[in-house]
Amino acid sequence: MSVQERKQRERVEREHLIVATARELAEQQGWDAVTTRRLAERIEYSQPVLYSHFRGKREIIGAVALKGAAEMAAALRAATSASDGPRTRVTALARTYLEFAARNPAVYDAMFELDGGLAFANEDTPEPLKDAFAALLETLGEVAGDGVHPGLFTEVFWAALHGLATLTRAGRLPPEDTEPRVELLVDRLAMA
Amino acid sequence: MSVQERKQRERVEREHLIVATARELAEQQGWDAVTTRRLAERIEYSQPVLYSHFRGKREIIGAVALKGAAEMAAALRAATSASDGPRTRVTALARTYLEFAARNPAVYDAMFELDGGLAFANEDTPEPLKDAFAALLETLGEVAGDGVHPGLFTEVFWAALHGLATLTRAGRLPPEDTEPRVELLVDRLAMA
DNA sequence: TCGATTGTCTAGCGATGCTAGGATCGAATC
DNA sequence: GATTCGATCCTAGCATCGCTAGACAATCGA
Repeated sequence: MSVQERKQRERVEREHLIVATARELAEQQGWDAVTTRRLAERIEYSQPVLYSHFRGKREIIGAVALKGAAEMAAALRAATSASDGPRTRVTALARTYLEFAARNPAVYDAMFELDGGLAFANEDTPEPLKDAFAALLETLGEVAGDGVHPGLFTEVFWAALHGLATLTRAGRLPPEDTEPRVELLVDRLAMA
Repeated sequence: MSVQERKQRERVEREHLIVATARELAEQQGWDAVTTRRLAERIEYSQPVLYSHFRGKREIIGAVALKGAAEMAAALRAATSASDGPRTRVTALARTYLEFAARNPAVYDAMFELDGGLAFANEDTPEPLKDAFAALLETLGEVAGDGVHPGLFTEVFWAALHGLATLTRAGRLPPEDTEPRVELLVDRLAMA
């Protein structure tokens, strides 16, 4: 059995290598540069090996997205748990979210801009994605205000953050004014 | 001169045909289906003709985006000018924006999701884009609130709308609750 | 009427995602 | 220890993509 276990382990390691390499390449040169050939070359295997792990490029993007979602959830929780008071937590959450998007643009793209073949907003949604939303909900639910459904409030706040993140990164919004935008958003939306 | 004028006119017409056909094809089957071959076939010319009008596919996307921006600006102004009172105008603006995005997904993608090679947030920004932002500013500037820069407020409100539009269309947000989301957004952000 | 210019098309290049089919290597059996 | 057999991996290739060179034809000016 031990031989098979070793093989199994190596397969898992190689899969992680593929995902990590795809992410690295995407962050360095953009997702357009992540071709199956280049990716195969970097992991020092041939192209078809990729297809023994993933159905195709989409699934690789999806795997990067899931990893990113887990990291983002952790980052958000770390930031909020280090803050006192609902209002402070929300500000920390917003800043952390935008910083994550700015520092990991390729991962953020995999999560929200590209098609990673993932399900959303239904029961088939993978756990890391639901958990990332849960991380938002934990902090934002506190400041939804009376009579406002916490989930709905979280959706709206999240959408605003997402809009700021994408428009800024795409050059649609000048990046200098990020901080006052966050302050305005928190001031107006959060009831605390 | 008249012959040259006719030719010039025909060229302009063909250029419009290219842009309209690209848009139509994109709305019908998505931008992935808009290949230079298919597009050429639909306009009943060969591929290279496209390149005598545009540098490449990017510029075609950009042309669709500019047309879309002009239409959106017109739709927003039509909606707001039919409303009385700042608050009502903002609600109408938000609904119209989201409806435009939902009804013209390919055009919205061309404007904000895809790379159309357009400049943003600087002096090289094409007129239709600046005008679309101006249309937002006209209505939103009224409800920025005391001491808040109207441009900054517009950016934040716009980002929120953009986030709602993209997340909803990508299946990240269930579409049923769009209306309460808009109400919440306007309630909290607009000072009127 | 003839040469030049303009316009269009055919054909092809390199690169993409993905796959079929053969080679190779290791594990299990006699 | 030799041999079979199955899993694993790679070479080679397909269809399609955006884009372009060069041939060809139509039109214009002289």
